[in-house]
Amino acid sequence: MSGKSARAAQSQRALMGVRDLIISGEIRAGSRLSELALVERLGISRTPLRAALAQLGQEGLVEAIPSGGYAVRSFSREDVIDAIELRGVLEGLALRLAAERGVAPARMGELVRLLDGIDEALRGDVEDMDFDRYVDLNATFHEKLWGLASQTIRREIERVTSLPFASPSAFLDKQAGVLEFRRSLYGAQAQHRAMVSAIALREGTRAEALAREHARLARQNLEFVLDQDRSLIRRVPALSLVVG
Amino acid sequence: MSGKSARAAQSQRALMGVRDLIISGEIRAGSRLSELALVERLGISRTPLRAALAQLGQEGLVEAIPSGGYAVRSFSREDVIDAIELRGVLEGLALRLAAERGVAPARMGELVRLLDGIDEALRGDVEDMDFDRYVDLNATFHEKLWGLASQTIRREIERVTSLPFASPSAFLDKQAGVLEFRRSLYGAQAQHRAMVSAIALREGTRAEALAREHARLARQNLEFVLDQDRSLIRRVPALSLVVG
DNA sequence: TAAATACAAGTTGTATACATTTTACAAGCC
DNA sequence: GGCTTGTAAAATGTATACAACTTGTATTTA
Repeated sequence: MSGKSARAAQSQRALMGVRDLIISGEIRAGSRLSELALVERLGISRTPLRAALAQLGQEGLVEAIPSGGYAVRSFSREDVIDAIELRGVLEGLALRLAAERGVAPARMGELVRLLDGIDEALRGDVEDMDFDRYVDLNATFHEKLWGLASQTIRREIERVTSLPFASPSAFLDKQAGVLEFRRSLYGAQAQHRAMVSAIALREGTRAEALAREHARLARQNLEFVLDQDRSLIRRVPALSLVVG
Repeated sequence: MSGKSARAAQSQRALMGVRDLIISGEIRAGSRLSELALVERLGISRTPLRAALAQLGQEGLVEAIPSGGYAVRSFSREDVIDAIELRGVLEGLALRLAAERGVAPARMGELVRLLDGIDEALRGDVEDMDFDRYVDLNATFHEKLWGLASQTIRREIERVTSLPFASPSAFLDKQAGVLEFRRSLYGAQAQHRAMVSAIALREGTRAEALAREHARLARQNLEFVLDQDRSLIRRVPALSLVVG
């Protein structure tokens, strides 16, 4: 990609490959991961594969079996809700500390510009809106926003967000028509504006509360989907690991 | 130990060995970790060593160098404070969710019994008190307390706590005489009681606030030590990685 | 003299061979 | 008939050999 050398190319391939196999549902939750089978399937050797499995274990997508090896982790409803709450708390902390310590005007301007771009992408009819551009800009905005925090906190946010269902964008799919995403999107935009404003005014406590509320909305959406019948749930690949 | 088989013995040895070398200060912050040197020093092969380095990278104790390999991470004052704050919000979340969902009386009783044991260990004169027993019971209490949360949250708490300076116990050393630990210990005990009480009464918000305050105390202690001259700082091995 | 380049040594990433453990299956025993 | 035990196969953990890249140094050239 950017500055990343092609040094650890195989490890990256292994990581993405296994993650895709799990999220897409090709390997079911709870089933054991055979190293030899994965090696054959991904066309790499065992060493980088094992590195990838170890990292996925740290991320929480797979779990180590006491007797050896790994299995795809399955998530209960409680696990899923906790991951969302976790994200809210972490993002809240990131914003509170950023607000307390202050943020350079240049970075604030960057955030506002991104929000303007998102508004622009959302403009127009539902059918005509630039959905892909929205998703892209939204992701960039979040990166920059949590990027205001220190490395220590950013790392945790990224880790939690790597769980497939922890990110709200996992439920935004125009084609699949999952959720009434229009209202959800506008609501999220309003919250984004409020968060940036709170940081600019250096109101740390308010910024933190807003971030939590932001996650709360995501939690409600998630619980709504989980309460539906399986046909709706199946439209969200991120939920293939959730049992019950 | 308990049910853990000796299957991954070398990996465990590598993990503990490297961690000790870093925390003890034998390998300085910022310096590069040579795999061959570590292999020779620890008497293992490169494969389990690399697994250990990867995990330490996830924990945040070492960081990957873009051109390859790892270096011991150095922590700024901000990093250290953020880790404490992080611990506070994570533990707060754990307690809030536990209080909201309720905890079985048996587990609550277990916690109270541990607190009684800690009180007993603290009884008597400063010189006579059973310091080791206090440290042991205190660790068990914290394990049980955060154990009330789901696996997802517990994992994060354990990860953050693994940073050498993130745990308050890193600053409790009777021999070294770091901090006026007596007052600190009694204060922590009072907070522990209040947290357990809040959970029992199912007051989630209060439990969360108490956990945060608990971490706040740790942050104050930490900042106090950091503001002292190097001679005091050197008495706390956990701070060998902190620059400035 | 300073900069650039080529070369060499050292280091990491990858692949694979080996050893130990787990596990499944079948035969034997109570 | 059910349980235990022994053996074989399979899978994981470990060690090491190999290859590619990085980096420091020395030599050459402008």
